[in-house]
Amino acid sequence: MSSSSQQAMLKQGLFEEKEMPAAASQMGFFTFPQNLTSPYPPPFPFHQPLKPFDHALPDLTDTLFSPKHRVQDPASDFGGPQLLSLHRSTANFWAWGNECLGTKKTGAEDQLGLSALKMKRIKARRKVREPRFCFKTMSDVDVLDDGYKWRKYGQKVVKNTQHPRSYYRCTQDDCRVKKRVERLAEDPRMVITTYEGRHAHSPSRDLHDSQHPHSHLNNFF
DNA sequence: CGCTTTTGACCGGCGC
DNA sequence: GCGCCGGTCAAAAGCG
Repeated sequence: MSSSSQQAMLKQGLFEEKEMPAAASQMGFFTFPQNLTSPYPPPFPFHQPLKPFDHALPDLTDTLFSPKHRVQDPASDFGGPQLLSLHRSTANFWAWGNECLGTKKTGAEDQLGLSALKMKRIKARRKVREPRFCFKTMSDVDVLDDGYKWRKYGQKVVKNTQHPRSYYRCTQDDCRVKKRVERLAEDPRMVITTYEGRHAHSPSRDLHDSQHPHSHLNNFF
């Protein structure tokens, strides 16, 4: 990626983490550039006031644009109300490919107990990776109000960090969007939010009283 | 009572 | 092959 498109990406303030199984734990970062309550039209309908970030923060540009992170070129894929193009195609499967997604049936499966079969399905599910992207904000609250309802399903202390990482799932039936929330080790004032997948429904909370006229786009996440 | 959160256990991927 | 580590499960506890 050229440096000019990197600059454009920084201005845009968005990036998509494409399929990177090997680098899954090394997420890039996105930083809100302004002190705004609602810095962007949807898909960022946050309602908590966002403070300006400290410019003495560590430079994460290298993390974001390292060769490991194939960042989408904003010049070609951004713009207009679409904001970001996320593809839900076979490209979202991990390198194992479709054949590992449970289509193969063996005789051994019949010998497995019910719980074993359940686990098998769970494992098959784990092979699927939805599009992901993350960003960071300065916020007192960990979970930013994005209009959707989330249920916490796990919390983990990540190595070399003093703050735990929380795992959330969308409460909507048949919606498997997940998000992770953690605080930046270098600056606990910063909240890193990572979304995985896309909502196939509208936000559960009515956003009409907000200042966002593009609520029809809120189903981005 | 139903939904959410907590938390220890478990699993798979990955590096050595 | 083994151990570490991140992600998820699921039972129990909490809460309105």
